[in-house]
Amino acid sequence: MANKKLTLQLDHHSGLPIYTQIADQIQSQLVNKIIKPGEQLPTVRALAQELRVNFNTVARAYRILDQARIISTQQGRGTYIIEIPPPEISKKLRHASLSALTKRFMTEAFRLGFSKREVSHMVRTSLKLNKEPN
Amino acid sequence: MANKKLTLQLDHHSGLPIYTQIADQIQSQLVNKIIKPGEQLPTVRALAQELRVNFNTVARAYRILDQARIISTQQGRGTYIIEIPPPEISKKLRHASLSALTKRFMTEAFRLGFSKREVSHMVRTSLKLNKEPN
DNA sequence: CGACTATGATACAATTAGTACAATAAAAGG
DNA sequence: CCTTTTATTGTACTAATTGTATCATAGTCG
Repeated sequence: MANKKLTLQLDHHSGLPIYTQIADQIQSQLVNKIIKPGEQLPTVRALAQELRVNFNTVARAYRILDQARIISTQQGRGTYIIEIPPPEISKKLRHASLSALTKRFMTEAFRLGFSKREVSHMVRTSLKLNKEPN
Repeated sequence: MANKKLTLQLDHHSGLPIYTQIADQIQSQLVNKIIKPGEQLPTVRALAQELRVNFNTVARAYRILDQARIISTQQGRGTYIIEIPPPEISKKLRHASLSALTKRFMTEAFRLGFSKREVSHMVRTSLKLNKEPN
């Protein structure tokens, strides 16, 4: 039942803690509508086994999302995406999602040896060339 | 696994600080492909014990390599050789690689419905908060 | 001496893992 | 049906392993 597989990609030497990566990616998949409100997430143990990490690490990620009111963890029952994300949560979630995406981008850029200047310059250039609305 | 022993040769009377010798030799072993990107280095304590030095000395060597973007040290997790192929890629390739990375980032951001303004603002904020050198 | 540097000792913080427990649901027995 | 038992699920607490920060010590060189 409804255990969409939630394919997460962990990078064990990316500098970001595993629990952060899990939380970020679940959040991102929600914003991306890959998972939807009301859906049940895998149990801490199931996801942990799939990702080959300790289930407490998954639990920690879930706790973060729970505190952010994105999911609801219920002892003995499971973990579910919050049904109706309140508007202020949505706003927060939106912001957090962009923040996480940006952080990943920068971590990767720095990992490739680029400097802040270079990143900043490239972003400006790229934004200028882009045809998106402001 | 993969705790290749990292046989380093220290000379306590060479005039060169221990931490310099450690850092230099690790770097040299990387250049000589004795150790490879992605690999985990011994923990500061393990290497310290092997070399009969204080683990702070190893930590200092690691910090130097970390700042030089050769390794990535992660509190609570360990120390890893940076993944990148850090050879002197040509300027053009370098530029292209950052460009591609940036484009992917923006495509994703726009797909999630963020505006140029939002992206720009988040990038600035994120750059400001980041501890990277310029 | 006095300042500087390398190294060591100690306490701390972050991440992950281990173990026992509590809440809920499902199954079994009557 | 109702109660009891069992399985499943998240929680709490603790321990182990890692790097970090701070200060002390010892040597070196002016």
